[in-house]
Amino acid sequence: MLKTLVLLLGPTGVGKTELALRLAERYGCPIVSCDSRQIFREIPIGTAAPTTEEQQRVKHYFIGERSIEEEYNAGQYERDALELLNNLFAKHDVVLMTGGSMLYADAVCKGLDDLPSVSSSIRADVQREYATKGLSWLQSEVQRLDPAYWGEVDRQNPARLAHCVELCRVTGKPYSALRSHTAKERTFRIVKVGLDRPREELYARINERVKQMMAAGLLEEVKAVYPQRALNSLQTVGYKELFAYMDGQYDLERAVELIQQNSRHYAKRQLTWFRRDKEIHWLNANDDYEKNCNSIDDWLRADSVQEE
RNA sequence: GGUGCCAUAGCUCAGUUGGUAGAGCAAAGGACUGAAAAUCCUUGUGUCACUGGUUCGAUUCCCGUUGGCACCA
Repeated sequence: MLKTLVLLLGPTGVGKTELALRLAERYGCPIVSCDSRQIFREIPIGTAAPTTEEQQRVKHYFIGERSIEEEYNAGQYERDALELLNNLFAKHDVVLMTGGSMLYADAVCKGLDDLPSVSSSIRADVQREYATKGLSWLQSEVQRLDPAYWGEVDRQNPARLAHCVELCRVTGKPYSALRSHTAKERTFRIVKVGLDRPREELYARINERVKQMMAAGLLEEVKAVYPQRALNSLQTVGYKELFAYMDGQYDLERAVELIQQNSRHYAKRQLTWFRRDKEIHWLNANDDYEKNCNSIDDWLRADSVQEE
């Protein structure tokens, strides 16, 4: 039988965790997390990671498995997830994956191109030159090293330009030549399910959840990792704002407002990404559970007929 | 009760020496291949509180009404 990955996507705060638990229990399968921040064990509160109780209900993977000190990224996740899925499909016909990290989900579904890793010294060199010479330096470097990429890149975006320069330096080739723009084949089929709800409601839930995180001790969690604040894993909503509060940039009330706002912005970006993906079947979080289960069952059947 | 000030975008406000208006924030839309909870791009029509007057023309000046704030009783 063809193995199936059910991928439950949706913006932060929409209610993925609870629905995923019920679906996993229904299918008798574990949950594979697709979340670039819940994978770190030091920051469970601010990332709304599944609780110990929830993890006792259903076996979870990629929750709290890494330290914030470890380098982790979408390419590593693709390799880890494919290996795990290969093992899980030996025992399960259906496996549930859930999370909101768009690029991580795409890495699993379509694959990323095989790029070399960038050493921290090269990254630091590029950052230092950018810091002293500014955006125009990055722009002229990309023009010089990779004219093709210059023609398509977002030229105001230092992160993209810097990444291109890094890879050109590592490989000695234009970054764009390393990009294939073709999706990789997978040995399992993928049924994408998106969970959404009215915007106003989503934002109200996000705002409320931030308050709950504060009540649950988010500030203490942030204080504990303050010394490591420069790590990429801590460039995260909830942490960067409270670091700034600790530095005296604004008061606690303002920090909480900013966490709420940045979470809303994040949710909006997720929705923009998901909207473009026409493979996603959408569910309304307000519909009752039985109805949503029936919809998913229909999609599982329809997609399997299509495959044959 | 009296006097003064204020009423413009979801919010805070600017402005039009009378020719129907613009910033910041919020918000919305978009991009996205190893930092992705990251990093970027685009978007400002609103009975200028309401009624009447002056005027070719009023959001702008004047009368009144309503609401808010301050001071005096």
